Amino acid sequence: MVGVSRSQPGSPEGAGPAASVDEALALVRRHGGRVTSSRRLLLRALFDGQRHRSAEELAAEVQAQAPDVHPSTIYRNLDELERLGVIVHSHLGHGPATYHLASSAHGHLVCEGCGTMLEVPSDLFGELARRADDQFDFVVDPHHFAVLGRCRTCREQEGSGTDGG
Amino acid sequence: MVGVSRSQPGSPEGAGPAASVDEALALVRRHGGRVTSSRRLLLRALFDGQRHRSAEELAAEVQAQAPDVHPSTIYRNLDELERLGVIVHSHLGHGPATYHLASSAHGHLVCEGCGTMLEVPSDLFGELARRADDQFDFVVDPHHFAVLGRCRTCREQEGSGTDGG
DNA sequence: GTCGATGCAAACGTTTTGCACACTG
DNA sequence: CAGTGTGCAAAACGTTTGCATCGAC
Repeated sequence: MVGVSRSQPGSPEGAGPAASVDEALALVRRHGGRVTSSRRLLLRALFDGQRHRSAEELAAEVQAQAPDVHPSTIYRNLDELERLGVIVHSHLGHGPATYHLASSAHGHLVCEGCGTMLEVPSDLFGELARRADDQFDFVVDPHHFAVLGRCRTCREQEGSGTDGG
Repeated sequence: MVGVSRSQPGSPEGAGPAASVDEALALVRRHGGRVTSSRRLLLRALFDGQRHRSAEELAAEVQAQAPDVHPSTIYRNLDELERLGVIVHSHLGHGPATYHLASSAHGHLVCEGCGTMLEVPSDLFGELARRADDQFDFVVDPHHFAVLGRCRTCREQEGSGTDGG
């Protein structure tokens, strides 16, 4: 058991990012899924303000419109949406996974001090990706994890004297 | 609440990596801690086979010698050892955190397909680190997270026909 | 003797699962 | 009607915490 895979980068499903709620819903239908209100509501939440949100936050947004929707339904739908390539999730340090549209894929820099998260262009990982591929036959997926470190503010607050080596 | 910090890279504690169990123990004592058998056993496990191990695995190793040692003790000791700079932990995708000696710090490439983990020189992150610092005032800690992606074997098994686009 | 560490059990937060019922198509 | 999705409750998983006791120095 590895438990590390959930979605395939490269979308062998043939699905891919959807540009709207309806497009995503059509994709779901295409794959034998059904259009339910939970699903539509979740997609609306996802398309509506493309910030990262945890399953819990998304659940709250959905529940604002339909209080009966259970968190487990959110997780199940999130999972399927990811399988279809509509969304991706990333791990931002210690907290819960966050989800966002696949079309707005980007890298993440998370400060270990204050938790601030910076969205950065995948571009930033270009050199790393090249070298990982080159030296290790490993194709980096820059959207699925956060790069941890220290923002300037936190560094200044702490390291007044500790010059790294 | 951010919940992302646990250890400070750069060790403002003045502590740092220890070269042996005894050295680490001395460090613990220096900081007002006491030398207990759980602690010694845990350190032995850590120094003995420097692979990454989860708290649970380390607990199992310690318990092989002292069955009474409780997992919570492992977590507490792991935490303190990390605070002292003796060990570091990293998040390898979805699984539990893994711990290893600070002296053997390196980066991690984890395959989303098969879970294989590659230990890579921190060197690999040089360019990323430089650019993150340069463009975002962000100092990368290359040891605290895993870079997720796809190893060659998994790519070949899947992508036979799916040419990205 | 003092203060820190430990065992235990229980709680925590996030996510998954089994099941019967409701709904979509 | 067939089959998928849902709510619910409970469990799984990794980790943390309160507390009384035990142990190191």
